[in-house]
Amino acid sequence: MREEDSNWFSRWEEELPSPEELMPLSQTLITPDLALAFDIRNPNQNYQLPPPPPPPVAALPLPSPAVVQPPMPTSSEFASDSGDLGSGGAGDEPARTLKRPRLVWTPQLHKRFVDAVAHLGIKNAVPKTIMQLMSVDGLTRENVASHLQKYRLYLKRMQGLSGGGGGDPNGGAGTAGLSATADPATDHLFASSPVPPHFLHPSRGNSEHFLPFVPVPALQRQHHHQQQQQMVAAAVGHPHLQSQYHRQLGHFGSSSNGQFEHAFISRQNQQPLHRMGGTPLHNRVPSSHVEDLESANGNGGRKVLTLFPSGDD
DNA sequence: GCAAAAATAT
DNA sequence: AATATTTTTG
Repeated sequence: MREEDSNWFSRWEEELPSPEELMPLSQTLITPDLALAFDIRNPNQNYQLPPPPPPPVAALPLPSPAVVQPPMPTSSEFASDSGDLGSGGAGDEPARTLKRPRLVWTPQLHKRFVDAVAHLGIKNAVPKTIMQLMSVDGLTRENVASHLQKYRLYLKRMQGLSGGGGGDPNGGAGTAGLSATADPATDHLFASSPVPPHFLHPSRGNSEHFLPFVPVPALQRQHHHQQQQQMVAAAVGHPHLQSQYHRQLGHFGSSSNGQFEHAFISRQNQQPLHRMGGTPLHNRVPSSHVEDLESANGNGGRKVLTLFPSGDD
């Protein structure tokens, strides 16, 4: 491997979550309604997809804060279309025919995506695998596939204007800011996440070799104690979505204490139960740093993504 | 009406 | 699974 490789590899090592850090792997993507619709149990019983497959992939212990969209189909009184429910009103029937709301790829989610791809290597970086590695519940293979498509396009473009056969185009494809790679108008999302060098120059067949080990898959909360779900209004600034999300947040966070009583599903260790010897499971939640649910709102702050402070990156 | 993002179809 | 096309959203 080249120096660049080892270099970025080192970075990865640093970025590796310490046992205490990698606890918050729980990503919550689907809304309780959806969960119900899909007949998904509580995290306690945590079980949904009986994985028969042989995917040797385990949940990637990304240090990123648990954070995902609160996609909301159409709940409660928001029934604008689907002219039924004339009787009973807010009949939030656990319709299995529920179509998923639009998934929004937040920088955090994308980061996770990139990390997953990076660790998988171009070879294994296929939608299915990526999806499994990300282990973001609610995330579908199609979601990943679609995003992967765009991501590949993005990479291609990068290669194109990075100097073709160039050696080292740009050490870091820009870090959450502006980079020399392309104008900021390129892709807001993609530009926010560091692109592993390997992607830009897969010159030699050396695109596999990372983490020989896939550490602890993460743990679930210790108890049913009232824990605040870490949710984020990622849809800030989106007139349309905002309303939906707002009502959702309002719905969930309606509790006086501001805590969500709904237990979100987590597909953390839904993987084939591989007995991991005496793997010591850290059952202590780090220090659930809660992010603000509101970032920019109401006022003229149509600034999008004032997203939670990404501890990493 | 256009552009970007995500979904969906092939 | 990859790519093309369509739909949705900003």
